[in-house]
Amino acid sequence: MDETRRELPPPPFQRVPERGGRRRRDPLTRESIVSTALRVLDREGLAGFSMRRVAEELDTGAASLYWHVGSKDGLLDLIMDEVIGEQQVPDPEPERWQEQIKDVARTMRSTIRRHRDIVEISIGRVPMGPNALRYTERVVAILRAGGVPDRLAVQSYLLLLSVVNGFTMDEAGYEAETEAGEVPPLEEGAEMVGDYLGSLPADEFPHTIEVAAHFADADQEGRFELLLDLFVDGLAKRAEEA
Amino acid sequence: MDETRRELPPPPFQRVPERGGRRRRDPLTRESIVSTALRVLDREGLAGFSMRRVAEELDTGAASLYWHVGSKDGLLDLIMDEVIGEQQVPDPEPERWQEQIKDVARTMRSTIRRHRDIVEISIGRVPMGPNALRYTERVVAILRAGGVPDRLAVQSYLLLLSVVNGFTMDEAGYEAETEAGEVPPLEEGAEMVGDYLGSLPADEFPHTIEVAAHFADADQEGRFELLLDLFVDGLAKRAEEA
DNA sequence: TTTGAATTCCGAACAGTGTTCTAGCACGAA
DNA sequence: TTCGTGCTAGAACACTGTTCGGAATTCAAA
Repeated sequence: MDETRRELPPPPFQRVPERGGRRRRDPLTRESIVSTALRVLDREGLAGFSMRRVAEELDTGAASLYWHVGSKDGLLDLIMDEVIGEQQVPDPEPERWQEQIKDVARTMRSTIRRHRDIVEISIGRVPMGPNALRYTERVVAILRAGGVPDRLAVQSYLLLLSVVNGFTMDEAGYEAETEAGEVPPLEEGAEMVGDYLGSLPADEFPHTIEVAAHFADADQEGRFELLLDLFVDGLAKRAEEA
Repeated sequence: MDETRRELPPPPFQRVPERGGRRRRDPLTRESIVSTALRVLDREGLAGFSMRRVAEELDTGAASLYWHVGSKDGLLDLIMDEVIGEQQVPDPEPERWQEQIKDVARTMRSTIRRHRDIVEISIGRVPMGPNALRYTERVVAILRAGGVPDRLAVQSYLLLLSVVNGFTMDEAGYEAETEAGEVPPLEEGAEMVGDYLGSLPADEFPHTIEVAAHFADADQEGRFELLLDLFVDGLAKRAEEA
């Protein structure tokens, strides 16, 4: 596991091909592997994602990938950074920092949702690739521009990552309930949940039954915005106090 | 995958042994399988967790487990519910509801940390086992007793689950950086992270460098309490307004 | 008591996995 | 030409989740 992560000499990061080799018309590169791997992951899901499957897509054998990415785990690290790199973080506008932070979170959520199963991959990983670093830099810039003290800025940045990740993770869970091909997401499953909760024995679950209807209409959007409000409002208040 | 979940007639949940069978001196039961499986999981981690490994621990073959738990996925569902069942939720004391909710979250965090890799397992799963239902009932009871309106109670309950899960997930990540046997957790890894961030090129990462020290002393405890404060304060405010 | 069905157990096999080993190819430099 | 380095891959290893079919055990009815 995870030899790549250890091998990477910190900043340069890329293994530059130097002199010749048994070339193919379309030689393998780290980049081409990562981007096809991400494509495979999005199409087949994490369960269907294997080194052989990725290799097949590149018309080669699984063994060839190992020279470039070290291990499956290393490849997943790279995929992670690639996905982080998709997110654009705006330049700081100090008087709008609260809305900007919310936008950062919204972008993060939609990016995660665009790449199914990416949340699973992010789990044991501390993202430290070049894109992750740039991302950190720009988000911290917004917080500091808004007057959030350094320590609180770091704490809340880390918190924001966890919290949005956690939210989207659960969301992905509800959606995964319906199998791959089907589309009718979220609503139907949630309704069944509500019905089920409503049918519980009344003596043991009085509260659950009374609020079952609210479990039924799982207003994810509203819940996410509630989270952002709680987070940013509280943060702004604490930033002022300091 | 996941036949068990579909097969389970909702409430009864348990497959009761009825008439005879090829018994062993210590017959397999769903309970015994789940509890040894949880033990194996805690000891070996999710990567080392396999049906064969669990079966071995029970002096049997992997195939035998399938009659009781349907699939590996089904077994993981059961493990999930078992872990939820470990958590005690106090009876509502309306005037202390905010502190009670924080305690619920703290208990949740420590339970997750006691069972390594449980967070990974929770990911695509909507917990609906008997213990999960009881848990929901009692937490919702506290919120309603505190005067939180029904809809907001449900939203914030779901949010609380996601958010604590997410927080602990990241935490687990940092700890997993150091390999199984070693103990020196958290602090050392975080220090290296801080050093690394401090050594970045100054022109591209001005903010990151200036706050690198705060990344270094990863005050998880403080960050978790910050999260709880943000969450409960904001919730209380919104509950009052309504 | 014998029979028959229901239930529980499990060895063997299948298709698939991540990874390593090894041999080989192709090119630039000596 | 020869050499070494960078790169490509086939084959094999140990492992995975799961299914199959049969064997063992028990209880209810005959």
